[in-house]
Amino acid sequence: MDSYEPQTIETKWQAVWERERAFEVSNPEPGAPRNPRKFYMLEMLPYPSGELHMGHVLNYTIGDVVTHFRRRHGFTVLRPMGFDSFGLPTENAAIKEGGHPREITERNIANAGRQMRRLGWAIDWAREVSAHEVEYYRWTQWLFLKFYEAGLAYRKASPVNWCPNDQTVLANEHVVDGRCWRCGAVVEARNMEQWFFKITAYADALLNDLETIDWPARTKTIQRNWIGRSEGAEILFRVEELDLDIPVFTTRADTLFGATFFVVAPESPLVDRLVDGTERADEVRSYARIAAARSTEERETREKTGVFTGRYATNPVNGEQIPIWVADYVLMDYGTGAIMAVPAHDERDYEFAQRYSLPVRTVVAPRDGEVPIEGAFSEHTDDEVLVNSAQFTGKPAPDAKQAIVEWLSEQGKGKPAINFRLRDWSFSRQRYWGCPIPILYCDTCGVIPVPEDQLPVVLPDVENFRPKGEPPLASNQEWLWTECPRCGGRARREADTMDTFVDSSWYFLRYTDPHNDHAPFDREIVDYWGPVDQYIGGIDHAKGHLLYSRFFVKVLNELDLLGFREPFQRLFHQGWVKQGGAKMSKSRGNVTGPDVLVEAFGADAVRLYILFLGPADQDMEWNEEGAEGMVRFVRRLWRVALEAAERPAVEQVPPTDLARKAHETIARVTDDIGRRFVFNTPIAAVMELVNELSRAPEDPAARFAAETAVSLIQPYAPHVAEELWSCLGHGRLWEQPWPEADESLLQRDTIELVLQVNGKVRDRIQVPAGLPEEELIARAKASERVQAHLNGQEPRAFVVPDKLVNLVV
RNA sequence: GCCGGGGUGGCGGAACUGGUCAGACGCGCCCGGCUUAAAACCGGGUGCCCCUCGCGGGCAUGGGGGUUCGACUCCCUCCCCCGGCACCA
Repeated sequence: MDSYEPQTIETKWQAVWERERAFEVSNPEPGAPRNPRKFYMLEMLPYPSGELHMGHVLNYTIGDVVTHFRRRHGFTVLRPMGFDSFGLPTENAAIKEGGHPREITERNIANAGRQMRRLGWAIDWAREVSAHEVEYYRWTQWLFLKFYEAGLAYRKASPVNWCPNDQTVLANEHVVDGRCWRCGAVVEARNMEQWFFKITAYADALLNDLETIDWPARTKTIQRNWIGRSEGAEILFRVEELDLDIPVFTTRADTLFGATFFVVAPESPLVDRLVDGTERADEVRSYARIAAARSTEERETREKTGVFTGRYATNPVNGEQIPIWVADYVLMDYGTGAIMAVPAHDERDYEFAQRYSLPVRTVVAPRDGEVPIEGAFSEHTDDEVLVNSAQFTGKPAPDAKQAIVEWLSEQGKGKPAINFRLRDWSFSRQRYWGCPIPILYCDTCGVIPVPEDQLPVVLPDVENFRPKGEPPLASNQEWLWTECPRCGGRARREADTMDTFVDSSWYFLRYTDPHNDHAPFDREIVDYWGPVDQYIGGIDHAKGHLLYSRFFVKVLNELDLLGFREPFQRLFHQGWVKQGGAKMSKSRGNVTGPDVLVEAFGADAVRLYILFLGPADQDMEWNEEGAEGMVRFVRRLWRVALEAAERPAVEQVPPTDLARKAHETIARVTDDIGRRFVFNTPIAAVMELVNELSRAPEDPAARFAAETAVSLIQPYAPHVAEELWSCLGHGRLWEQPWPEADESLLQRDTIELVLQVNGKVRDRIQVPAGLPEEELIARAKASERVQAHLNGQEPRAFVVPDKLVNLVV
């Protein structure tokens, strides 16, 4: 008997799969009917950072199990792979170590591909795409143009995080405690022209359509909170001297009579208008400038500050003149950038009023006449009524909310309104390694999109990737200046590149038709495969990638480029693989790569082990100790299967205990993977079967048990399973139908009945299955051990048929 | 502060809709076999406590309380750990 040599059989079968293109699927012929057995399996694409880590191994092994499981259930499974290959880390590596980002990227992709093949994942490699390839990003640019034409991509000045040392804009997540994550310089707030996608236009659709997709509740909650829809009203406050109506958004119109002052955000253009020409102008402007320049980080932590403008606004409900302040606790980018302040019923307004000695007036109080405590804020206004509120006094708060808005609405001073916290997506980056934005600036014609037939705008080479006050692309003068397609004059190219999240917002669509060179994808083909049936990836993308992709698909749907409205029908988040309590990542330097493990244990054992470590959706601590145990299991399977292969095959599998165990295992594994979507317990189930088989090698059902174990473990350990399957005299296990449990064998003739007295187990007896309750009770009472605890009393009985009888005295 | 996830043996974890003395499966550890020896492999044991050592009794799923014939599972309350969000009017 040959011993188990993982390297040999893994190389062997990987070569077979590659030669036979075992996991490639073809696209439908034009006009082909929809395939109800299609299954689009996708895991989030990796960033090619050099080496895969165990988090990747977990992610793609789960996907691989699902892929095999579905394939063997008769589904046509599309399971592609690609690389999110633009982005800052590679650019930084190029700056630090020299070399071109493209070279580094392609080297890393080659290495990741090698590692993926070595793990034996069932990937359709014919569809591989990478974001940095011209054939890919020309279509990213094409899609940008479609968004631009539809008015969904636009340019505007906006405050950004600016690192004065690195001379670049930083994303919020790269600002740590107000400093640049890379160089530690204090980040400044700057106002710069940026490109935005109008994702806010889809806020309602993004919110409502969450109902239509099968996603984890917590992910939906994150998106709901991020979109942040709130219903309220827009109310006009008039500044009589300036003939100016300032709108404010509020969710508490019921507290309008309690507004004692008014606040405008420091960045608001209103500041200038309010103080222009007044004696306070200098003071207010200088406060506003300093406050606006402070980072968000700083503004959140420091105490609220503000300054009085000298102006007053009229409260529309009572004509009262209330002072207008400029204060840093009001945000420009939420609502209208101005608020009515009701210190009695809003904690922030209260804090501010305390600090600047502004009046506090209670207008909502508990129904029972109890006096509200100043400075205590209750969200439960349902039982409260209005006080000090003219004709609305005495009205329940929720009714008053509506009544006041209606009343103001009649006078043209207010209306119901809905506000979102979601902001438009800023996607321009002042970096080199990204997709160029196909836009030109012409002195005479203005902003001109690059005509479709001039795509792609190829990413040019530059001398230095490090930004020097302007984006790196601007340093290549030859590239930068071109001809205006409209007037033929000189035009300057947009030198910013796109955020990599743009690339990853549509990659799953490109996979369906990856070699199309006249469109990003064919409508019929994308509709055949799409949407993704099962998506797997980290929850860290909940409000980034997972929201952006939904937005993209909705827009593309409305542009008639595809026929569905959601990209990912079902979503699963794998947990983090941690090391030393921290998430594995290259920047932390705590990465364990698969190479050494595959070398030591074989790909099959590594795949089994990462899934056996714990529930796939929970974080797990990486620990190499137990990996040896998986090798032990595979060796044991190897031994017992080869032993069973020596035994003659039988027509009819005899219904022995072992055969029954095999069928039970089929049922468990199928239910666990198919319905429960859990991946650790099926391995334990097959281990039990193998253990039982090794204890009964002479059992007439031994061969059947071995075949069952091999067949069930195939999605996890495809190489050894394939090898053993052929030793058992069969071929191509990866194409075999998934085994089915024989229901009749699952029924036991006799069952073990548990007998409890007062909820404590006192005996267990063998009884025929399917006995009526009275009979079970009678048998329970007949038990000597039970009688010993009954003390001759007549018990009440609770029966779980075929399982348990509980006698209570 | 708010929201979410979690707390089960020395360790990772099982127990799926409350129902077979909770602890499957694996790691580790202990004992034994094989061996000159070790590794590998094979067999057995392994929650805690008490004991008249019996296929005996009791206690155990972060703490406390409750519902139920019966609770790891449901409810209340408290403690701890891990994430995410955080002046959103």
